[in-house]
Amino acid sequence: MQIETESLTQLEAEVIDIFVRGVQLIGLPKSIGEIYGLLYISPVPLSMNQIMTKLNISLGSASQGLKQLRSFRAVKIVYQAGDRKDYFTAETEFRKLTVGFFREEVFPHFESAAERLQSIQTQLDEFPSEEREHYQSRLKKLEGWQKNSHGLVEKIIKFIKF
Amino acid sequence: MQIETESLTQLEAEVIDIFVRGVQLIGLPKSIGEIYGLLYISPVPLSMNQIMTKLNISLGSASQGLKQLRSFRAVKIVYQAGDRKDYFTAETEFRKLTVGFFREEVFPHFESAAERLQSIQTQLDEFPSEEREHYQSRLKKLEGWQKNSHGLVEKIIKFIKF
DNA sequence: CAAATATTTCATTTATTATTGAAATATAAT
DNA sequence: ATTATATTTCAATAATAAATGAAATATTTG
Repeated sequence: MQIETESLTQLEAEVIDIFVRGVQLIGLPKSIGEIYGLLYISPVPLSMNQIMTKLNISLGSASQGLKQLRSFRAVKIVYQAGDRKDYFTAETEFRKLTVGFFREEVFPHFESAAERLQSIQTQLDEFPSEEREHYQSRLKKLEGWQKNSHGLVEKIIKFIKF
Repeated sequence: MQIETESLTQLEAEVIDIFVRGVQLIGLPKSIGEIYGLLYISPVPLSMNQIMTKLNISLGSASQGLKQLRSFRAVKIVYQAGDRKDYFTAETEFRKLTVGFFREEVFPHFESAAERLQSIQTQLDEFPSEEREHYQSRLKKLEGWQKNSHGLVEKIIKFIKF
């Protein structure tokens, strides 16, 4: 039986708190921030079991949280020789993190919007000309927005990459 | 008694749906998207009562939603001569919207983070040198992130402004 | 200044989202 | 192949956030 630090040090707790606030700002669950924060500050890779124990979260949360974090490459698995457990470590490169997040969480939402707008435009014929002109101009503007934000996100990614 | 369109046209419903998805992406409640979407597509300013009726939402939602939307200048009040009700209209300039949003919803969160990091650093003395070095380097990196993202948001705002 | 109307606030309810934990699945050791 | 261990999945529960609506407040009109 191994002697382990089972609860968080003050330092760990405070760092984790920063990440929890951070992920909540971008709309991700607290547990994601906890797991990432713990791995971020940890000098060594941690197993899922250690993560559960230290953070006092359930198996399911740990597993799902790690899965999501891996999905945008915020954590990596490190294979530890002579141990069948997976060990996890945080990706600490800011640019890799943010790029992964944009690719997985933000971009997909842009895809459909353009088509949807197109399809709405077909309904315009039904309106008398004055109304139609108003609607047309608003929809055009909206199309512009959609293109702008898509372009902006691409620029951001380029900027982050360097 | 005035005859009013009480339910949404298909066009309105579809435009609103786009905005609902949009605001949900940035973590705002659905009702915010509904109200904004309705005002965005409406050719004329609408009263709170009209908004409630058309969207079938409560007084409280309408009032609070409009309040929040005004807080980042996404809607404006238009005074209608000879009518004591307030009438609302959407700010359709993309740049004004996004700048308002960043200023009200994003920036405030950056403020505290730096101080918090500072205060954490004071705890480092307690650790033996090897550990301390690791923690120190991670905290430094985190400080870098914080500055980077702050800078990035400022760049984004500049870009949007033109 | 009273009555009528409009708006805000906020405690309660409702809806949504995150977390749990037990069962199913996968993987590794004997 | 059997047992032991690790991980994933997912239905149920708990926690959180949003929406409601009645009461309080503010504003306008006669």
